[in-house]
Amino acid sequence: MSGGSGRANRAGPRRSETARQAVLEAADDLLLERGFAGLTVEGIAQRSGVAKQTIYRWWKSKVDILLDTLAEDAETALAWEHGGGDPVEELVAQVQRVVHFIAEEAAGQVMKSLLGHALHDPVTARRLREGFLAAQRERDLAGLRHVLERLHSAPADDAALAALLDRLLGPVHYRLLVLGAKPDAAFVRDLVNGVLAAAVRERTG
Amino acid sequence: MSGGSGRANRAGPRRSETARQAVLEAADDLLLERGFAGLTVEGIAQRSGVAKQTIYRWWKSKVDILLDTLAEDAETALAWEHGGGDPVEELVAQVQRVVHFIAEEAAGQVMKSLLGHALHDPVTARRLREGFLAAQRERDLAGLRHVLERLHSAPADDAALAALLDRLLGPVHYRLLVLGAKPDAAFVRDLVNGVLAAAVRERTG
Amino acid sequence: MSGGSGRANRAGPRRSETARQAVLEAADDLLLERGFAGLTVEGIAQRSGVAKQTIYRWWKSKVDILLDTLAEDAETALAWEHGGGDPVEELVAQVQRVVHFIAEEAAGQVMKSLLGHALHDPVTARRLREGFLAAQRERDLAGLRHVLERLHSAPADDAALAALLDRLLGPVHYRLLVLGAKPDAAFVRDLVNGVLAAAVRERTG
Amino acid sequence: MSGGSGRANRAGPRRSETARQAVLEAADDLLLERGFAGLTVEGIAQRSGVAKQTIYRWWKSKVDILLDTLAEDAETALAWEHGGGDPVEELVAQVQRVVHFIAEEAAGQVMKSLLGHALHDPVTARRLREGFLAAQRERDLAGLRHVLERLHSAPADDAALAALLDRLLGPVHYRLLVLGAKPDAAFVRDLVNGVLAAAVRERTG
DNA sequence: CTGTAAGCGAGACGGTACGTCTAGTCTTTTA
DNA sequence: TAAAAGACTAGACGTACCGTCTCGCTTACAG
Repeated sequence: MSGGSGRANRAGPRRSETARQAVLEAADDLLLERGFAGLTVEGIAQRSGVAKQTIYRWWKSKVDILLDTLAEDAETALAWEHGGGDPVEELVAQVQRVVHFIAEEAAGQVMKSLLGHALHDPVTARRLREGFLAAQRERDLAGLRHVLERLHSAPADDAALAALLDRLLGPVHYRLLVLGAKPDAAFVRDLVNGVLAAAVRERTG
Repeated sequence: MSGGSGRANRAGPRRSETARQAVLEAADDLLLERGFAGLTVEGIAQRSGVAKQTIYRWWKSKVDILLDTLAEDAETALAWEHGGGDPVEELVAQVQRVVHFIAEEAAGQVMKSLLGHALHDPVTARRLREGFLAAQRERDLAGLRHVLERLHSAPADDAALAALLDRLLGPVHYRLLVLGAKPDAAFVRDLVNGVLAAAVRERTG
Repeated sequence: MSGGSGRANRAGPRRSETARQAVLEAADDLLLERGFAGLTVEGIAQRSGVAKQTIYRWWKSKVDILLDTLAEDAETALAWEHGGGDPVEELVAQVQRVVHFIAEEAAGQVMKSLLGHALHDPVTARRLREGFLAAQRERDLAGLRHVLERLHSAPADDAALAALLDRLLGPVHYRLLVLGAKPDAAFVRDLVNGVLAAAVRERTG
Repeated sequence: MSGGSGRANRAGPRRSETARQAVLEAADDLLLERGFAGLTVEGIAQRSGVAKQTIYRWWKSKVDILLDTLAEDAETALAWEHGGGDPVEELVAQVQRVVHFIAEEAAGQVMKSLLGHALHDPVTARRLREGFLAAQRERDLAGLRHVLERLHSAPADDAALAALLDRLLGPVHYRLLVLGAKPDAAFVRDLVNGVLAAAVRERTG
């Protein structure tokens, strides 16, 4: 029992963390340099100095690699910050953070590529949604509930909370992903105010 | 105009409409059968009986073909219907129409594929947005303005109108395209009511 | 007749003779430079400037290519020359020609490689034997019969003629292919004289 | 010398005879099952349960392994048997033994594979000839001399004896290895009689 | 009877070539 | 002269083995 699960304690070399990192970084770089179509396993192998066979040993496809880089990079970038100040300002800041993440950050480009591929391939869609997106949605729901509680406006049921979240995140995603335009600060501020006002009114009568 | 510019009146056979239709249909079929990755120019040529060279003569890529099928199929599917009844119901119906189009119709699948590819490729993004999406946005803005006027709530400036449109369409697109879930009727109804209430209040209050 | 067989008269480009020649020459060169194991389809493609896909369109494997180069190069190298002089000398010359072909000529190296591969792979063995080797054996049997007829010693049945041929060619092939030594002129002369003497004696005595 | 050089008396375990046997047997089996190309070090390792590293510690390549199996199996299979009876019959029996060995026995398949590889690779050729083939040739020359002495026809010099041996073995090897046909009993009998007659005549007449 | 110097099974690693696929371009014949 | 047929170069795909390496375990001689 002392050894643990047995399989993990087998003899022989372990997975090379160096190679793993090199692959993730090469994939990230190549995605930004050449775009999704120009991102190839061949290219990742060359850039990273990791053999193709090794890449295929640990990842099924280039999309699988991108899912890993996203998991590695995006968790913290979209974390809520509850500073104890004005809850409304906190909410504005969080939505702004989402806009900035998608529009400007490297990991945002990874997410956009994965969202795009999810629209092509149901398997990718499932993996992305059950992995990163589900986790992020949990964080978002919890964050939003915390804000609303401080405003004494938390809705009773989860569905209403989720609907509120979608009214906040939907418009900015729509602009960013469909219309291809970055929402400006005023758009975000008005959006948050409008949604919160409606939420408060619905709760209070 | 009937005389043509010379190039149209040149010798030899004109572009084969038969071939054009065959290509568009084959592309549509293959997209539904095999998905975006399984859609190849090679496959379209085989299925349609049109030679590859002929396809490349008239279209730059498979994406170019899909843009054509979308232009052909989607224009009417998303048209606003102003029946003269309750403007709010009209708006609900229009948003429902968008949901149904994206989630259920074949042309909606084409649009999803193109939106997905637009997230990978800036050129596609530009062509899609300057073409189909810009035209549809015009129709949507006009339709929304018409509804709001009947409610005496039309905003003064275009930016506010556009923001309102995004608050209506954003959440359903977010659910459909990002979360991969089809919004139900209650979600749409609540959304429209909420957004309209806010709009009315901002105008009047 | 004017229509032809239909398939032959189809539209489109024909097989590129340039590419075919380039492949055969590259294969020949690389076999001599790098040996059989170092001969790769990849390498032939690079050296010849012909795309891999084109090579695989016309040949199944590198062995298939070598069979083609052998057919192209070896037919004449092993042809019998009946000059009308001394039949015994003619026979000696022919056996010497075989020795020289295998030991010195480029096409001989191709044949050695194919014989080697035939010992590994029954399919290659069958193709080599039913193709080049069967044709060459026909030529050899006819040549030998012609020589023996001039010596009034042609055996009655084909089996005896074939046995005689094997007694002439067997020892030199054994030395060349198994022992890896080139038989010298004396060995060949003594061999031919010995075999012919036995043949004459069997017929006359 | 008896004390050993120190290296032999070092600490640690000795070479595992179990592993050695398992490798040789696995190689033999796989050669027969899958042919030379299908024989891989990877496969031998799996089949034998011996780690690849251990194989490479003791053998340079799969060919090296086959050379070992040949040495182990073939020495006795081609031994001459001098029973004291008719020397001619003895010679016929020995040639028949060679035919049977190459055409039917497992070790004969190993030898054919090695001969085939020797035609591809000079290093293999050298090792095969300086090892197994040289030893066997010694045995063959001695055996043949013994037979001829009993017939009072032993040639004076080694070259003539070697030439005689090649005239006996050459034709059957030619049929077996080049033409891919097994010589029948009559062919062998006639061959031996013919060659011996010539030898006797050359010595006496 | 303990340390230490292997041998061993397991398997990850960087490579090379495989044979297949599709992209786009180019060439030939038919209508 | 457009369209079909399809050969061509180019290059990525995912797989199979190569030969090398590292790991943790197990001998078995040496001090």
